[in-house]
Amino acid sequence: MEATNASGSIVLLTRLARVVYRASTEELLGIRLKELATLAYLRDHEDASQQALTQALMVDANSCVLLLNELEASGFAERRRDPDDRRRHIVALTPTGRQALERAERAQESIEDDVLAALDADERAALRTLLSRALEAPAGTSQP
Amino acid sequence: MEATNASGSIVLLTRLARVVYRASTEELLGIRLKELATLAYLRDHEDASQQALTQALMVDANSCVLLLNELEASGFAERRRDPDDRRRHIVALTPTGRQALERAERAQESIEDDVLAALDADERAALRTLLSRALEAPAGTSQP
DNA sequence: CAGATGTCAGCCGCACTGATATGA
DNA sequence: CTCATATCAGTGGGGCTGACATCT
Repeated sequence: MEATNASGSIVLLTRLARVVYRASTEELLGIRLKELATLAYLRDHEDASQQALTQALMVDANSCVLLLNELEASGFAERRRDPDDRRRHIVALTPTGRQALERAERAQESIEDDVLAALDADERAALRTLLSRALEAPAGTSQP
Repeated sequence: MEATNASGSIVLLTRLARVVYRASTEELLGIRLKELATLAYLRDHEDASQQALTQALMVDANSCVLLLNELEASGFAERRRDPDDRRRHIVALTPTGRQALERAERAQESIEDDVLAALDADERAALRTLLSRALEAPAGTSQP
């Protein structure tokens, strides 16, 4: 039952992402994983435009529109015109959305315990830090 | 350009996986990312059945069949009946497939340098180790 | 006018489900 | 007959592209 994973980080990351995706059902989270990622981003960036969302979450503009339509219909997020630039929409988390987010994040912790069962607390913290730092670099902005 | 990523590892992992997926084009790798993951697994487990593949790569049986059809058509992999259990197919990497894998992995390293630009060599090694260890645990086999 | 932002329509790869065939 | 393995057909959600509207 060994593995000798001679693969690169990219392949490993992809595989683990699939494990995570399968474990993160809407039934457990209350919302979809994409919605969770979106709401979490909105909490951390209250004044996000839709373009900022598409870049941060790595979804295309179309998917972002559909996603926000659902979130708005569920009452979890709101679109407001930016008074400084009326082309933009400022997307904001609603109180209801914050509740849904908090509920989903509790379920998420449980899923994380399961998926990362092989890692202890320190290792999970290290993993989280590495992932977070890797994401801070625009990653693709190498050649401007 | 800060972030204050208060999200959990699952969300971060998902986001980074999307970055990786977007960067890993067939144009750069020569093959698709899924094919790369499959060929890499076959190199490490020569006697893999299709069921083992579906579990390891986290794809459903149907997708696995389609994927192997393509790989076989490209001459990168072969299906052979298991003489001990003729229901099974033993999937094996061909020499041509090994070449394609090596080429893809060189491209993959370049992509990795780009995506993980914010991490130094030690941190990348640490990330790789953590991902590999997390994957070794069946992750879902908690309740047998 | 050009450029940016968001929206919509269409295509296509892909994951999931259910049914079928073969063999243990 | 049962169970396992692999395959195929049908369905649905998601990503990507191109066209369009609005605003700077």
